[in-house]
Amino acid sequence: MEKTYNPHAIERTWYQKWEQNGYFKPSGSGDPYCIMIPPPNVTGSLHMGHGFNNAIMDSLIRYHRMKGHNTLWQPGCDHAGIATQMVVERQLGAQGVSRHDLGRDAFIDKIWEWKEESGGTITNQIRRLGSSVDWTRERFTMDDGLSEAVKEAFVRLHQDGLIYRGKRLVNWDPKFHTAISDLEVENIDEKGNLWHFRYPLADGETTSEGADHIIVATTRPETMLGDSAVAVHPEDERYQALIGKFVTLPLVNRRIPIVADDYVDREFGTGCVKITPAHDFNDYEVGKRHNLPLINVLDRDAAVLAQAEVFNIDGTHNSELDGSLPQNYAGLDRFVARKQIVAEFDQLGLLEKVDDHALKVPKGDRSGAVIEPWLTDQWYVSAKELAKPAIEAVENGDIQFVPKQYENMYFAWMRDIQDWCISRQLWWGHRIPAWYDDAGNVYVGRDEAEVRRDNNLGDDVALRQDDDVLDTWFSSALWTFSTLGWPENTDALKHFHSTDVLVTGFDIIFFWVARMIMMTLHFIKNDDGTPQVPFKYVYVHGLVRDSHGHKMSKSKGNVLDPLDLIDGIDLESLVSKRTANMMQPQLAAKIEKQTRKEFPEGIASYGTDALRFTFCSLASTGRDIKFDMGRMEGYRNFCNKIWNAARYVLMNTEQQDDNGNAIGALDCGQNGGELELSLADRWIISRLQRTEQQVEKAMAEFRFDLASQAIFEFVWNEYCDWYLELSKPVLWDENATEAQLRGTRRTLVRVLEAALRLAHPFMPYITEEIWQRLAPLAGKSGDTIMQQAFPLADLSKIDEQAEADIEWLKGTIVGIRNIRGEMNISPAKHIDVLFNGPNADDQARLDANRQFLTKLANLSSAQWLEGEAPLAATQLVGEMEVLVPMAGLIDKDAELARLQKELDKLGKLIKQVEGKLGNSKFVDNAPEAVVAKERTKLEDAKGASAKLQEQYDKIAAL
RNA sequence: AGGACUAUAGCUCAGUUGGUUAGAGCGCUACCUUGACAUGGUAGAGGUCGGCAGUUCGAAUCUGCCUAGUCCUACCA
Repeated sequence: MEKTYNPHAIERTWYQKWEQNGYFKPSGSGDPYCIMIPPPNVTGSLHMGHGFNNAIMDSLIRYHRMKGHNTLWQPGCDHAGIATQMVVERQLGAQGVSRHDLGRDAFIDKIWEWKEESGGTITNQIRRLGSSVDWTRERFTMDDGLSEAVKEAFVRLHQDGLIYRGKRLVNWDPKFHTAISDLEVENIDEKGNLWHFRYPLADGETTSEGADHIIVATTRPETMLGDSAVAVHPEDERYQALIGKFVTLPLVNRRIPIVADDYVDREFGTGCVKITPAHDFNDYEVGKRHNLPLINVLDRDAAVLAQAEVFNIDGTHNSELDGSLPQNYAGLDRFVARKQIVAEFDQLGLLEKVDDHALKVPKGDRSGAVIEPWLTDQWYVSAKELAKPAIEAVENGDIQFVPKQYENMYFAWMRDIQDWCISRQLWWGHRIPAWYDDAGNVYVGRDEAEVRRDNNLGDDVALRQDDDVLDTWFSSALWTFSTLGWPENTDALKHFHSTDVLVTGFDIIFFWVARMIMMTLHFIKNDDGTPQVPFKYVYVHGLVRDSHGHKMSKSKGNVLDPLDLIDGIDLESLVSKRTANMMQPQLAAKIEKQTRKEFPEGIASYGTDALRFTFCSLASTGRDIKFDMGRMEGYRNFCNKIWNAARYVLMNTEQQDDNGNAIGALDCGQNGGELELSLADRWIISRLQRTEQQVEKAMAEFRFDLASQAIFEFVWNEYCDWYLELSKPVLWDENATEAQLRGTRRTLVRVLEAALRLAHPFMPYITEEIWQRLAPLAGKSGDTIMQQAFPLADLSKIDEQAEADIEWLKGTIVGIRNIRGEMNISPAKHIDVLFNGPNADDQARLDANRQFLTKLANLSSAQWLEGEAPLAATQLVGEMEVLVPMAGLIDKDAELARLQKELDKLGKLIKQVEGKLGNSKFVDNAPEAVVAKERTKLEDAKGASAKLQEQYDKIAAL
């Protein structure tokens, strides 16, 4: 083995071997365990969120695979409607071509081309992470099977009355010319104005104060063209007399009523609100209550129409009301029209005042365009009914969120769920399976032939398919079962559904998780007809942020690419990567400076295992993770530690030629033979069992941080720091018996082999690499560590006595090292140490462990004190004194200072415990065991203090 | 406006049902190339657990209020 761990050298080949040998496929035996990958955008590329997400899922999958489950990790990609269409449109745009130039079919062909070209990027990147997904089952939300599932789901929901079409207000994106759902709208804080307009009262009415007008306030002046009423609060005394009267809408000269509605806040503004049902969601609701007409004044680009479209509140055309609009606004963009309208009000003396006003502006999460509430025909899923069982499934624990607090978020949203607008005016996506005839009738079916058959439509009837496509999330909502072959009742569906756990970020709980739950409960039933949940657990992880806690974003220039952390990247490449293709090129200089400061040497190559282990160690529940390069460096070092521990073990258990190549195994007890286990052997075996217990518990609780920490501590602090050192006195003892050597070699090999299996789900590559060499020595056979059994704690191997003995030994050695360190005695110097104490156990332990002690504390002798104690530096281990004679070694003042430090510490402790025990309330109320513990603590501390004081006095008297 | 979460060593984080002398890694100090490892070893320094009250014999841990930060939902035209 190389002297230093080099992730590149070992990570290169394993993945390919694993994949080619089919190790990622379900084994076909054992209980099913299934995870569906959250499908990344097909044209996307890997980011830290994927890295984190995959580290967790692969840990779970590998863990369960090793535990003998029939594991399926289902991969696939999402077609990501808007996002993908945008990318391709932008590419075409660069060549001066629009999608309309190409036409629908040609444009879709272009997208497929782009998908073929770039679709492999993300999947290959996922391979680099070591994710053991079953690529033979890879699916795409637009492939034939999933498209069938989408059609089937749509048709059935329509049959069940849960999908309907209607003319309603939707969130309209005037840039992309499509409707989007509520969830795709982001409300951004902005500074705006509140314009106060005078609306003249009609019919010579006056207010109670004698004014001939009332004042309305608005943030959106341009919509006044579509006002169909003014509302006041029903109990507002100021306007009682005016309710039912009319105002004349300026500019338009439309006569509109004053209505009373308790939506109005009397305290805000003047207490009068203009009502524009066709351009505001709240006004739309008011309109419904008062049967107001909907007056649409904007076109699809959000420019003003020449003539308003007037509808009744039920969406039918209203031919009574005159939709004439002032012609000087026709064709003006909404924001241009706004300025002009304000100016015209001002000219007419109708602008009361303009206030500054903070408001939330709705913007499309993809386009960034200001969203316009707009009246269109769209398809909806009625969500209320679907939500009911989805709420119950979480309430009754069929689905559990980890951490649990996300259930509240889920409930809050589900209990107030709005119908889901699923139609999109895009080209890339699943086309809505609905057809129209010339008379405007709508037919829903799986295809045109079915529609004709079911509705007795002859060939003479022209049918036209709906141009719209479905929201991407509609197909994602079917992901857990469509990927398993639904609507066919496949074996895979029967076996792997419900899946076990969904691993995802909180940001898509509503977009995806909630909708999956609703759809799955509706469509997938057990044999007895009861609904199946899509997954039993939802593990919700936090966002990966930069080391300062900031969200990673291109515009901030703080994005880390997981592959750069794995492979490393030089500074210049990193800088150019971070400043390339910027939306705001003016930020480039700042980003460059910041990058050069943070990574003056670029980024070193840390390897996949270190990256994954870092993610796991940071994955405590319920918080975002700040990605800390320091932690990752520490875990890269941990890999190196494992690497070198393995080198040591192999060196001592293999016969090697001069180049360090194995030429045969030493006797590690794999073929039987007499064995003698040392204290250290029994101890490390015992500690291994406890570590296995900890990992088991942590995995059951999704505590990847605790699992990885337990492994880290065992391997580094126990196996490497102590056990390997304790093995040396045995292995290098010329008098050691074959049985002793065999026992220690066997323990070295077997404990490490088990630790590798324990760590494999978290660091797959290095564990496989080492395991291949170690396994034969440990008496294990098999092609890959992936398919070995996960280590299970054997409680009979827990050895309390050995643990206590080693604690004593460690305490003694640390005590001597402490004296060395504080007294500046060279570590190279062999010293004589004496032991003294009343306890026969101590003496027995000394005799039994003299060999260990001498080696690890670098002693020339270790003797039990006989006769008078010489002047010595002293450490206490329990009741035993460890004496390092001072002659020629110890500085008097230094030793006094050292003792004083100890005495101070003990004094503080004694005072504290005495206080406790002096409090009768404590003694009377606390459990007996707690009191007894305190008493022992006090006695021990007092005893120790007295001994040290005695020692202090003795030295001070010199 | 409602709700959630977070606040522990200079930094990144653990701390299980209240009872520890409050821990780890990085960083820092001193010493050390001893036959796995300087991506290392040994020994240290460093915290009144955001603040204030309360419950309790006992609070980092439970309750309330406050402060700071992050986020979600809904929004007043």
